[in-house]
Amino acid sequence: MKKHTSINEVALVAGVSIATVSRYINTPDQVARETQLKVESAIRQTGYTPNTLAQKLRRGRSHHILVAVPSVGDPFFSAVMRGVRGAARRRGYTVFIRETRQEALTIDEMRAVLDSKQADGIVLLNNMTFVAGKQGLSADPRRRPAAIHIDNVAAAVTMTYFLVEHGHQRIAMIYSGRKPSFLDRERGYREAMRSAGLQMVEEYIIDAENSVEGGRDAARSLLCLETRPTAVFCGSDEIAIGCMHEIHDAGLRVPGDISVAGFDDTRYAAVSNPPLTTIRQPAEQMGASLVQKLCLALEEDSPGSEAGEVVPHKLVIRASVGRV
Amino acid sequence: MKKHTSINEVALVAGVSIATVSRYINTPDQVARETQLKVESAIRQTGYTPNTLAQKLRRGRSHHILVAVPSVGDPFFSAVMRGVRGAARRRGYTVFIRETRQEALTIDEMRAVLDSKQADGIVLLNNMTFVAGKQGLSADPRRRPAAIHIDNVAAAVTMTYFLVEHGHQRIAMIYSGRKPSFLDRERGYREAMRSAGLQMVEEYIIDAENSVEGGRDAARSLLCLETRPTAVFCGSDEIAIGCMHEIHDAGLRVPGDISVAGFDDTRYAAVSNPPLTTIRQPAEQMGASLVQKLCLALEEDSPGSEAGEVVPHKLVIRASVGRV
DNA sequence: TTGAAAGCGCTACCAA
DNA sequence: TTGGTAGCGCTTTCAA
Repeated sequence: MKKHTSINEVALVAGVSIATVSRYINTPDQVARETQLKVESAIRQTGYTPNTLAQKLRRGRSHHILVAVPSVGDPFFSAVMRGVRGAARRRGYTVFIRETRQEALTIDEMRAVLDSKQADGIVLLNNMTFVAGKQGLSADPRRRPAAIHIDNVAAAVTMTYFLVEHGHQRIAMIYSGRKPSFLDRERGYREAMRSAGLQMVEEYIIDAENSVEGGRDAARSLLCLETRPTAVFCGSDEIAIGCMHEIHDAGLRVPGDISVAGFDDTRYAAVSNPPLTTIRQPAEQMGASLVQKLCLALEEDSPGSEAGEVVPHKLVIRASVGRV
Repeated sequence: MKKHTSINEVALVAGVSIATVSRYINTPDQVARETQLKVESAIRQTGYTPNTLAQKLRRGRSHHILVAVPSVGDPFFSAVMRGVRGAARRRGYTVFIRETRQEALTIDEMRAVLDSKQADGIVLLNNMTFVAGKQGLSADPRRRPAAIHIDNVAAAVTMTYFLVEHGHQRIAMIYSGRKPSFLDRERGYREAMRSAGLQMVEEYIIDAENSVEGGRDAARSLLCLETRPTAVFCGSDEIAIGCMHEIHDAGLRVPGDISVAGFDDTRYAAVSNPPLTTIRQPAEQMGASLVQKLCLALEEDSPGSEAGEVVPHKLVIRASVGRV
């Protein structure tokens, strides 16, 4: 086992000072050609890799990003995370994840993470926003608007109209009341229903957990109703998958007996049975953009811009919605 | 914005030396009752949180674990990761992830990660093994046996028999040749077929990518065959889901026309249509156990035990397999 | 039980 | 262009 190989050893071998080695690593242009060669060969000889811990301590930045995600298994977040990870990597940041389940990170937790230098910034996936350093904490991050998002109400309007155009009148909606984006989707649904002159049945509007299980539970209660809806607009593909499963279990067919629409267009939407009609969000791109904004704020030492960026969504028509 | 609050400030406020503050944090018993109180209140007053970077540097350990995972979106790995994360957290380790896609981490990459103190240890999810510190690198980690695994060949034998008992004779197998566990599953399949006296058709045995897409592609080629198999044993649920989708697309029914079996019992197995008959692996527990072994090795500064632990699997019967 | 002080390995300032 | 050196914030001897 080789002994510890620090910058001292490299300096010794190269016959220069440690300052020069450090300079070679960080600002090679400030080192003479000749010296560069010496240091380079010394590094190769010793197999030197800078101790990132020492670098981080000295620089006062961990180059870590904490990303808080409600559920890591969720395919939508999974896609967002791919974008997050890619963008972070590209910028030299390391991502570590905290699965937050139901409740979001508290301000104190965030402050502790930032203070202890565990991370330079935090990405909150539950509402697609971020906190850049300690200044970012001043405003209540729970109330922060999404830093990047689609127009959720417009998307929900589109989907509801799509259902209406297929002759549906009794349209149910399953959403998750804890998340702002879902609230917007519900709002869009209500708006569309109203402007289509359709009756809104409150029993048709269900607040469920955003998961396959949540979808099943909600669908179960929908199926128990005296007059059942002919279509169910689900706030996420996960909910839709659970919903479809419950419908199948009840011996009914999708879309023959009941149409189901999803939201997100996750990787399972295309291979569910039947394939899901849904709204596509550019998840990966959104994750990447989130990190980009965070890093920008980090670099200019500002809390980041206030305005949220709106990205386009798209109605993806597959087979889970049919005519009444 | 408050200024930096370091251990110095706390010491000043408490009227003790920084050594005492440090002792209070790490070994409170070695500090006098009275002093404890003073330090405690000083910490509260200043809102002090130790700089983890400095701690890590001083202690020479990052308390980070790198986990290399072929695909973060994969629901099986997703479940394993939940276990990994939980166990790591419990032991005070932070996990960061590297998505490795097709090719595994090279030894050089690992060495760099370890040398630069980015992580104290590495968990390789592609073959469920780990590397504890630099000593762990001595042996070729690519060839390392799984540190924890089910008996893949026995499980595959079980599933194949299950298919045979349902009257299937033309049984196809889709697996992924890159992964040792899949190789074992294929071996189990062959063994079972042989001992059941069934004919092995090489066109029925397909090496595919371990993904929904891979399953679709493989199924497509299976469906083109002159005499089609009556059952398909898929090496993973992901493959099975892709496979079923392709079968549906071809206008055939599962299990009416073709039976499909999966492997892993991921969260989607129960809600696929039809629900998947599969083999359950205790994924989360396996992830936790992997980390436990790694941490143990890390703490006793050894490369870890050589023997792999075998955990039980279970045949989960749902609706995707029927009688011929 | 406590404090002084020596680093952990690195960066960046100041002089040369 | 280079080297000396003062820390970054902490832990951990060694003495007192």
